Amino acid sequence: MQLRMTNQREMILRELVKNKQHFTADELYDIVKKLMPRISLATVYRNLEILSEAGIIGKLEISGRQKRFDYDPEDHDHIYCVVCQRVDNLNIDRTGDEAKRLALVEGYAVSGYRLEVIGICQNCQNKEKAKEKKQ
Amino acid sequence: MQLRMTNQREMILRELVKNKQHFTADELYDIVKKLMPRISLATVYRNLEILSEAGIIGKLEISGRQKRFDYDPEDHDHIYCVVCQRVDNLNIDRTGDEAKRLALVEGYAVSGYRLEVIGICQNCQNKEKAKEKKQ
DNA sequence: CTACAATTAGTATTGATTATTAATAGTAGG
DNA sequence: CCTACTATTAATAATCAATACTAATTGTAG
Ligand SMILES: [Mn+2]
Ligand SMILES: [Mn+2]
Ligand SMILES: [Zn+2]
Ligand SMILES: [Zn+2]
Repeated sequence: MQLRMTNQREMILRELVKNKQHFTADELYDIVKKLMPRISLATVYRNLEILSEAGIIGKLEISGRQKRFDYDPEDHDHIYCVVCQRVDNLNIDRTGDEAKRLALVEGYAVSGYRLEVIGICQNCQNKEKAKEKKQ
Repeated sequence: MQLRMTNQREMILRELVKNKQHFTADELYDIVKKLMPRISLATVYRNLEILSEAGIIGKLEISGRQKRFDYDPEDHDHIYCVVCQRVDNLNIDRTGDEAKRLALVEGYAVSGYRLEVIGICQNCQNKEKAKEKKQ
């Protein structure tokens, strides 16, 4: 019942980990397709799902966006750019969770939380500044 | 250029505020349809979008879920039930934002954040307990 | 009134994701 | 090496929330 490491699965995992980015399924599909031209997009979706289910990678379901997959399966938070959709890790300590404590007041059994910080990345800030100068 | 309050728009807003819940567009459509049988689902979607754009209601884009709309447009956080999808408000102070401070380290210009606490609501906990007893 | 702009109902389309299916490949025994 | 079985795949169809389109209707300002 353990997962078999097929060529496709291995390739998908390797490229995700190697690039250390938070890819969407189709971004990763484009990368893997170059190395394995006959691979199907559905295979990428299926294996990303399986790998995240197995705890080998992480899945980021960012509000109102395409799903992204994370080379790091450990719990951590993210910041994302509203301009270019780039996603980066945040290293915020997750031990003293005020959120969890407060939630208990509502009668919920809390299992976790997700923190998404929203902003504009350095790159996009620079581009915007360059544009302003032109005007 | 200000927004016209059409019958449909007014009805959608009234029912959202009256029920004080975090409805999806189609949940609200079902409610409004009873009072206004000829209304179109697209009209509900369109007006919810317009109303949230105007800052009259809030929009909740919860990770990997259908969008929900909030009778309260003020910034606040939410907890949601993984079993029944119910969404409730959290009243966590949003003034001392460690998240924003840390994010600056990464070079981002931070505009806000979203905190989603995940758990099981009282109701669903009770149902699960009842089930366990039966076995 | 008249002309123009905004809105609507109804429907089609989009886009991400999941499901289906027939073909292929890996595996464990004999 | 065979055989039977299971997992996986490529390709494609289906799903589903959300948005776009379009012709008809309604509100508004002169
Ligand atoms: Mn990450
Ligand atoms: Mn709320
Ligand atoms: Zn950016
Ligand atoms: Zn519940």
